[in-house]
Amino acid sequence: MDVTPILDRLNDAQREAVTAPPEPALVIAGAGSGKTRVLVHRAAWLIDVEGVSPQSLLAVTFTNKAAAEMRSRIEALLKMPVQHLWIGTFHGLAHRMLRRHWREAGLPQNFQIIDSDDQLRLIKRLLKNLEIDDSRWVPKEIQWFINGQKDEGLRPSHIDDDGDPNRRQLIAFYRAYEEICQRGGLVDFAELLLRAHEVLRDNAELLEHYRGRFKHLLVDEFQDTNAIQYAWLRLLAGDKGVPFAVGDDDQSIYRWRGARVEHIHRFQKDFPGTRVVKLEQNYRSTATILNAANAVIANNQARMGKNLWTDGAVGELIKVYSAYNERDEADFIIGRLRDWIAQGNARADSAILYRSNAQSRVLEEGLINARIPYRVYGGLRFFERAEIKDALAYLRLTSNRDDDSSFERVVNRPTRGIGARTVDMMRSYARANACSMWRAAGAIASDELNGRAANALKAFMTLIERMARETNGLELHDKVDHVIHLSTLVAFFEKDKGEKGETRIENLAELVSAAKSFEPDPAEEMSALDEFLSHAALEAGEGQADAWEDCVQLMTMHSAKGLEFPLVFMCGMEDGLFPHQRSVSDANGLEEERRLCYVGITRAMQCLYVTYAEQRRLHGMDNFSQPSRFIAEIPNKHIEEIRPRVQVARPLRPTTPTQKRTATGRAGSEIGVRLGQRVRHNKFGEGVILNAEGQGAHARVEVNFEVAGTKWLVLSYANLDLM
DNA sequence: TACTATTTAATTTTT
DNA sequence: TTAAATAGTA
Repeated sequence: MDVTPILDRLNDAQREAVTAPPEPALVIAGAGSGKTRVLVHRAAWLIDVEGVSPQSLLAVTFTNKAAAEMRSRIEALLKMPVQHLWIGTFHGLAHRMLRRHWREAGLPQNFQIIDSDDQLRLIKRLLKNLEIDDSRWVPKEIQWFINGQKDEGLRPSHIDDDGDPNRRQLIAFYRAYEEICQRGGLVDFAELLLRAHEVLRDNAELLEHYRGRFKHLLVDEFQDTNAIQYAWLRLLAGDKGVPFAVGDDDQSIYRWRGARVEHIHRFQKDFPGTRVVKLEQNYRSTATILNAANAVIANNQARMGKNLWTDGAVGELIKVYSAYNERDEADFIIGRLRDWIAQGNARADSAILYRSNAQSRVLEEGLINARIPYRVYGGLRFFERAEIKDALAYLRLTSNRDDDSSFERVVNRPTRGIGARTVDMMRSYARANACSMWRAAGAIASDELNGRAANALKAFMTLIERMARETNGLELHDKVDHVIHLSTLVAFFEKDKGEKGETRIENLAELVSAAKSFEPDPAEEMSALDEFLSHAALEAGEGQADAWEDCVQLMTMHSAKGLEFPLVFMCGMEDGLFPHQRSVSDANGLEEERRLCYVGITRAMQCLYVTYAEQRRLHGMDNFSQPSRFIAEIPNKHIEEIRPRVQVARPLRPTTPTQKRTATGRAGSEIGVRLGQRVRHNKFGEGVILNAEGQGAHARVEVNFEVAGTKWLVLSYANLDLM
């Protein structure tokens, strides 16, 4: 067997991992060290060289994108499509199992998946229903609690209230929520994992079947697994399965949603004799960038320990810019982007990274002014749009009348005279009789309600029945089209003024074409419609349609994980913003922020800019802030301070460790005001800086105001806005 | 029921 | 500041 194509161009560590004997293995793969590569080559190695059947391989990722990439790369390597190879997200694979074993899982065959938005609505409704003082209970917190418990694998009966009435109430909410879901055949994201775990745990035959089938378990981003995902893996592996986990403890940034890096340590205990391979050679960044990243992450205590290196170039120094305020920061970044583009580089090769989404605003304004195309990551995705979810809710009702989540969503949308009163009556009937809203509606419409409301409700029910009847037997996309037509949603959105309504109608049309191009899996037992609906929930689709214009990429550091760009700006590098105020109080939180910083730095391939603002408007208030402590953790020798042409030391800065560095030539405390800089003053209006002098509290600038003429102002009192 | 005023809170996000 | 949720009004 010629193994050249599979082992070719792998370094020693990668090769060791790929060709490891069939025993548990843990690959600690640093940023840019070829993590996906190892995973893909391992799969190809097993299939092509070890003669393992693709059937007995299971590959798990966290995102659909990663799963799709892995499949296509494996197929490219093997030069053939791999059927019967299970590659998917934890949720996708769990869903697959539950569809196959819905009976054992205690679910109706046509169960539906609800997303977090549906889940939140359901909880809000539950609160209203239980007639509980909702000022004391924030739906989001209840959602957080429920998901947190599920992530840990806990059912209400497993949880102890510790004598805490608060907690007892939360558990009661959890229990009530579960009842509604069970009645409506609704499964939330965490429930997919939990049930998939339970169905294996409680069915010896099933477990045996899957253990027999999946010999090799390949796991991507292992540091991001939560308790239930890990438990599921362990269960599947048994003591004969061969888990092959790839991850990076230094890139664990999702603790707050249940991910536990500790699984990396646990893995070695649970699977004695685990082979640990570290991938430390980096193929992405310059030595300067790597050394900076290494130095920052070295400040964390809880680490496996690893040091990235490259045999590539040293590269440019990391540029640190201290901006006067957030607008100056944006201006600076835009200036650099202009240079970058002028040098013939692609805009898409540059990225601006920030800690929180709100920071994108100023940057976007600047980019719009400068006419530089950009794309902001995150935000609403296709299947999450309100109009799409409305249409899907109708479709879901045609499949399952008892889906309360969908029922409540569209019962009065478009408005059809079924108001809050009527809905309340249905709710209490449903609660009293432990039945779905649909059945409650039927019961109420025939006796309790007065004529008008009863008719409206009956009309709604007739509509749904009609949808189901008339679309029966139609092709999926015709079904979708017809249901949208009957729902009169289009007419409803036409009333929306402006472009909004138009976009919504376009999106509904887009939904029909999405259904047209959807290819149901013939192996699945469920109907094409149910499959389409599950797909919509599990893969929310792209955020922006025209993703492929060449544009500057704006995103949070979290969403940048896994990506790389030749030019990277990390902005808003201020204590309080990054590390975020809410994380600095405990060591765990701070370490996670530092890992996030590590992720940010290691996104950069050639050139990295780090910027911060001395003054930033947050929540409508001007705040002074210190440069992020993470900047101080980058050794000086890797940094080049970028200073404005004329410097004026700024007052109002308490002495801090950062400031001490100023004496040794490391700035951080000076702020720049350029001559010729346009500024705005509260009273005097707009003007241009002519002159500057003085240090510290005495720093003054001469400004020629358009209306008020030339004035000398003390910087610390004038509160000038740079423009 | 829809529109408008007022209050409130303000990381990070995939499935 | 601003966006979203709630309360109050036409």
